[in-house]
Amino acid sequence: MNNWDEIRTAYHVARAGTVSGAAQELGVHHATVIRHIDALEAQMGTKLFQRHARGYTPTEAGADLLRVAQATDDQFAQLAGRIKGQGDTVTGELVVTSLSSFSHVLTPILVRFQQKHLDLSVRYLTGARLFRLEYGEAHVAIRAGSPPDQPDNVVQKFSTECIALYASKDYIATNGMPDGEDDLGRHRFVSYDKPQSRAPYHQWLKDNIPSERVTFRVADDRGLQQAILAGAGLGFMSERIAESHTGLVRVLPSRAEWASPLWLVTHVDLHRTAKVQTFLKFLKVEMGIEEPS
Amino acid sequence: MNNWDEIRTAYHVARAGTVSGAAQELGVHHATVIRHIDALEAQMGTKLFQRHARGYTPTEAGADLLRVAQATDDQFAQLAGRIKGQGDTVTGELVVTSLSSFSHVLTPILVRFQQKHLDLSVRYLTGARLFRLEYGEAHVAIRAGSPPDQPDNVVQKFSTECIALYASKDYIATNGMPDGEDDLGRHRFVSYDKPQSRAPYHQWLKDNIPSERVTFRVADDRGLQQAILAGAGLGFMSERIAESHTGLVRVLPSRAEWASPLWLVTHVDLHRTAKVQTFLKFLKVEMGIEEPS
DNA sequence: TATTCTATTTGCAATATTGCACTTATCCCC
DNA sequence: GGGGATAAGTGCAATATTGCAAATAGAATA
Repeated sequence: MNNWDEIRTAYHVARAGTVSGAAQELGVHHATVIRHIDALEAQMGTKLFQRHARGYTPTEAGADLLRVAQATDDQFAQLAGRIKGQGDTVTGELVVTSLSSFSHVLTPILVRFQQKHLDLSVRYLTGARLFRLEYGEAHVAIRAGSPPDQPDNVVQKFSTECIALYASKDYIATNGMPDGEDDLGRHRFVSYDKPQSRAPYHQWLKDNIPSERVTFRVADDRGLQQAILAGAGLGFMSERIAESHTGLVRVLPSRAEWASPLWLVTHVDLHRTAKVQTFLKFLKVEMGIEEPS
Repeated sequence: MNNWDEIRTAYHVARAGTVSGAAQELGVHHATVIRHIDALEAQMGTKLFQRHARGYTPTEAGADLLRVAQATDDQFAQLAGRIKGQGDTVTGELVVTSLSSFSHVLTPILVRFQQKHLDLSVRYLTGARLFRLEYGEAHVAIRAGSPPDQPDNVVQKFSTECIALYASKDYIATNGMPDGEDDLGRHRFVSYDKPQSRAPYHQWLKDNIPSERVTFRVADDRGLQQAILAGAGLGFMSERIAESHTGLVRVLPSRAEWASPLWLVTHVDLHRTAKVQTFLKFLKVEMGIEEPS
């Protein structure tokens, strides 16, 4: 049974009782209605209506169709209501993805957002692989580094993470506080294992610190933090993250050349929805970028 | 939400995941599919799919549509199955109408037919007004008199009721048996009140019996029977009906000129269905017109 | 019984839909 | 990193659908 529009036409005929009435309801010509019915009956091999001068009377098959199509019409009307309203409300699921290193900042914000919009359920994806907005895997992504230039992505500058050089209090107690940048050469460093890291501070490290001084290498951001906290050496860390840990000492203050810009990325198809817009606004206010409206 | 075909298209896209796949399923060009989706999304004001090079991924709205349309597809498939099968089975309702005077013959036949087809329920309409096949009021009608010439009716000769002149035994005991047709003038007669009756025997009565001899007039067929049985006078009755009553005496045997032809009438839209055909066959066999196949 | 009215039906022109060919973009595999 | 493959968009022509108007037919009303 293909051609649902013909079923819809037949439904209106069964309801109105006349071809003309159905045509008026549907906003099409009478002739169109007749042709739809004829086509449908030919396809079914059964008469759906008995024709007479006063209109069309449904046969049993027609009455059956009427019931089914009635239900379908209701379903579609409800669907349309849901879908049309959906773009204007903050309900359903909000999927956000970011680097896992950013979770300690984002998680409390997401929790507050969820508490403000109780009909919403939040999914926060932080994983090894990049969750792709193009595949509908997330509504909003927070990306670091160079601005993403995916064609269907709406990219906004979010904030710039201030990166500084830290060490644990234990490490400083043992090895002493470096006396300026020139004194760094005698210290141990913690860095990423993967050489292709594009983080600007990582680049700076490669350029300014001999590789033999990097005595502890980690796979990811989380490992880096733990290594620094455990006193493995000096390492770069976001000031925002470092503030939330007590056992850390800032060895060198943040520099612009180390800073990693953060980008707020949404898919163009979802960017205009109230859910995404509301969340973006909330996020910016929480981060102190925008004023609450 | 008009245009159900576009919903169907969107449904196939959501299922297939790609426009091309959906186009193949639907047997149309992928350009058509894209246009349907675009039109639907424009109408909804919301994106139903996120477009990317590997295909279309449903948004929440699209997923919602998928669920509803899936159910709709199932419903329509079932409907099609029912309707297509409906023409080939003897199920549902069989509506038969006839003159009430014929009910004593038809009722037992209908009962046997129902017992033979247990999925069938029978409605037997006998009323003052004519039930019209054109309005779908009945599947089969048994009509008397001149052949009906409604354009959409399929008319078959059914049988000819043999009409004879009867009186009750009581009446004969009181008034004596008429000695041939010439002796009828001294007897009382029972007939219809309405002068426009077209029954041939009624016409014969008007032509051959003085109206003052018609001393009992009735409104309908049933009244006629009861009046004859009660001894009101001589009256015409179907031999088939008279045989089922004991207290009757045949005064004159049936004549061709009195006979009233019976017609089996069906609406052209229903005539070919198995239900109607099966019943017609059964009816003819029961009446001894046709041999059982 | 005649008449008017409403509703279906059908041929033909206008229109919207569809299909085709080509372009563009992304992914997979080498 | 490069080439082949797959899938989505887009202008233009073919086609099917639709609308229009006139014809037809049955029903209600007087």
